[in-house]
Amino acid sequence: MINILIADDHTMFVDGIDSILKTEKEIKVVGKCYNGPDVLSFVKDNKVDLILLDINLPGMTGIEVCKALREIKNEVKILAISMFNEESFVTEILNNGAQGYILKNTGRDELIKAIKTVVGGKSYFSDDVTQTIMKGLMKQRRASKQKEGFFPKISRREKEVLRLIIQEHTTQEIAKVLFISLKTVESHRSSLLNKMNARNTAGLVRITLENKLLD
Amino acid sequence: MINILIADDHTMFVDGIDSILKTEKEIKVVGKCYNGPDVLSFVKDNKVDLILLDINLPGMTGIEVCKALREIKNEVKILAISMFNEESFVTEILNNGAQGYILKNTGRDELIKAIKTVVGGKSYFSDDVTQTIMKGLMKQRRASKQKEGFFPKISRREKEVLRLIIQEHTTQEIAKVLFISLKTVESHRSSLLNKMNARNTAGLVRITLENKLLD
DNA sequence: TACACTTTAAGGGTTTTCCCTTATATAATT
DNA sequence: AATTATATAAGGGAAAACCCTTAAAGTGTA
Repeated sequence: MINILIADDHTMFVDGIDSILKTEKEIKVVGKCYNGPDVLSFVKDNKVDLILLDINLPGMTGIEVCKALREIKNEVKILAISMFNEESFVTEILNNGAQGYILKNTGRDELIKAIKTVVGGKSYFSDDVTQTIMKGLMKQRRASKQKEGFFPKISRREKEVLRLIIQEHTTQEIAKVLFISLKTVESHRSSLLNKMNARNTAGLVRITLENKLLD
Repeated sequence: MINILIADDHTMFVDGIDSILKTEKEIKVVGKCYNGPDVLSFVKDNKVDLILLDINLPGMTGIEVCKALREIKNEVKILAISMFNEESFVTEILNNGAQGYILKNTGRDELIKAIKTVVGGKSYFSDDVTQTIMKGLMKQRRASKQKEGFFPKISRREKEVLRLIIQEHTTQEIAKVLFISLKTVESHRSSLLNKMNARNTAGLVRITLENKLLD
């Protein structure tokens, strides 16, 4: 038997889901909440396997509820429900421990499939949501690719020096590690500053990390 | 009519797909390749809408083929096929411009659906693959969360100073911008070094960026 | 109110970084 | 063979960063 808590501020929607789930004998709706804080207190006092959580709750958003739940009761599964197939919402709530994300236009059969999948320990996402996430993933990849493009050729030795700088070593230490003169290291540093258009060590480190020049 | 090129080194598999696709009248298999270089030269000389690309080609892997294709003919869609539901493979090939990824145990109907979806400009992934990617995504998130967790409270003012340091400003400049004494800025810098366990500016910048302390 | 933290500031000193120029030997590329 | 890039190195000086100590005023919280 799967114990479910429905959390949404639209009563009709809550009741709609409730009646849908009534037809499934393995599923039992043990509670209904219409705002964030109620969810938290309900979960503290009752056995709940899964929460159908609207991400647009008033006062305390679903995302905040999710975050809080992770701290007080990590084992309860969360299936996020939303009107919006918005990448930022999806990533945000996945980020905070939700196992699934479905849209409000999801049909009866899919809703039940989603619940069972999540309770079974897997993740579930509506097809549309998957599409959205993937698009976001690839966009991200493309973006990071573009940034990579416009950067300078740093020689082998310079990379070694740069790596050591980022590891917080001073010029003196670098010279010792690489068995070269302090002045040589300074010369490499200077070339690095030039090539990377940095004003100082801070810039060197920032530009290197932001553009992943050492991977 | 969708023109398809099949690229896989296992002849029987290629022929199997070929016979499956023969039954679909909107799809036409225009070529079969058994290694990477052949794919590239075939695409140069023929009109191909989609390539069913095995990622484990001999010599030149599917991933390399994918990368090369992006440069010579960006418009051709790629649907990756593999025996393995391995996260690294999936992310790698998505990274290099594939629009979909299905497993070799995919059935006839799903294969055709995948082809049509990708040709239609969307992405397609087998359910198992989706599962894998999501797991990877969340693992990644958890990992970066852990790192975030163990870090220090930096005061408002210190954050301002830190931000300016990362923007390559010197102590003097920071003092002027914030209308405070140079000595005060030095004092903040010193506190930052202490709190963040950094030896110098390089460490300050690295730790800040790696742990996203300024977002 | 008292305690803790933050923000401000200073003096004085050491170490490190940065800038400029110059220079040689060794690849790599054209 | 000639040019370009790389790795090495040095001198000398200016600027910046770092260290240690001390301290007062302001903020927030128990």
